[in-house]
Amino acid sequence: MGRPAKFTREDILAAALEITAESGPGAVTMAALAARLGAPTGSLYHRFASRDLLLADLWIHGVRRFQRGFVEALAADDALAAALHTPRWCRSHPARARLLLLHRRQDVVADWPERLGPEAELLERELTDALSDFAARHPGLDPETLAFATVDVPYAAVRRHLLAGRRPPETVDELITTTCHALIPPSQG
Amino acid sequence: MGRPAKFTREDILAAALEITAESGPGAVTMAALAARLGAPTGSLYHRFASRDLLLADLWIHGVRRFQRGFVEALAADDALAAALHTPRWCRSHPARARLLLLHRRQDVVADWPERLGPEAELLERELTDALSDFAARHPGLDPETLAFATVDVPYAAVRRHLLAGRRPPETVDELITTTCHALIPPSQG
DNA sequence: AGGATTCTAGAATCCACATTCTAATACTGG
DNA sequence: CCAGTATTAGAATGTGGATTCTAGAATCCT
Repeated sequence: MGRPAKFTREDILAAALEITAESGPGAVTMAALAARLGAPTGSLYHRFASRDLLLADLWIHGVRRFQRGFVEALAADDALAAALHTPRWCRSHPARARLLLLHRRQDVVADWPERLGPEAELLERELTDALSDFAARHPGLDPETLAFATVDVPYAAVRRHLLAGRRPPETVDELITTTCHALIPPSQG
Repeated sequence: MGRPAKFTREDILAAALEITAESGPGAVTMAALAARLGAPTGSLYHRFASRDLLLADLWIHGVRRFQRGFVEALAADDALAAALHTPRWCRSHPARARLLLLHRRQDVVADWPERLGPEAELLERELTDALSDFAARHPGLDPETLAFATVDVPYAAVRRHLLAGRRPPETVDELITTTCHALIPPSQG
């Protein structure tokens, strides 16, 4: 059934991720992408209807992978593990981490494709649900504090290292742990 | 001497800041800026040699103002005040805060003008010096921990609110305070 | 082999923006 | 009033980059 493909969706997304890691998502022009793959631009459009759709796909894949471990840790009632998931994931997936944590969605995907709206909402709800479920199980715990301790603080701890292109050192885990313990009384987390 | 100016540098920078606050720095096109001011694009170029120079100016002004209070607090040996400077400044300068905290310099100014290189370095050194001087005065305090507590954590605390276009609520001050105390033993801060 | 189908190729088109250019204006000092 | 100058005015130019279009190639099925 048809000529064999030289460039799969995965190839293209992988190349886009590489370029992003090196020079930021703004550098992912269709021409640059084609050049890196040795492909004509036409082939890119054969797989992805538009640049936005391509980058949106890349974004969603990343969020899905990143979020899974976080949500599981919270479901297992381990807030500290959830908080430490961020630095650990940054170490195991440096390129993806740079994409997700150093840029806002809107800065990567100019306008989010309608088609993927529900997908994005689903992921977002998955996250907020995990947080509010956890909070519901721990009556003394303010949801805002929980989000701060498990999401915002780890993000902050890791950010300056990602910016510098470094892998976050082990010391950030200690900083996060100390902060978590201070914010979430052990009886609750 | 010469025709009176209708559009000063300050007018232009103010308009740029407005547009940024509403739609992000990417929306600050020379055309959009001209439209908002009711000016011809020629007048913009009469004041600023290029778009990058204009945005770089906006950025530097913002950093200078923001950083002053922070550095002063550290010089006064008050790490908590330094940490709380961020949420407070976000409340008093919401538009500027959005510009500085929601975007990286490189995302605002495509390539930083040579002319302003020294200026930027000066500001950066001012910040790192303030931090290392403080750390030097408190032998038990790890510089990395200090930066985390006074820079990264406040940034993280404020970020989700800036993203939502809200003014950071007072509760973030409490979160920051708790975290600071946990990270910096009171004997040192 | 012939037709259908799925891709590769890459040139051509289009558009948004930064930047430049040429005139026209409104002041000042003499 | 005239020359000089800083500035407004806005049209014209140029470029980077997304998208589209037209061909040509490689495979499968019958």
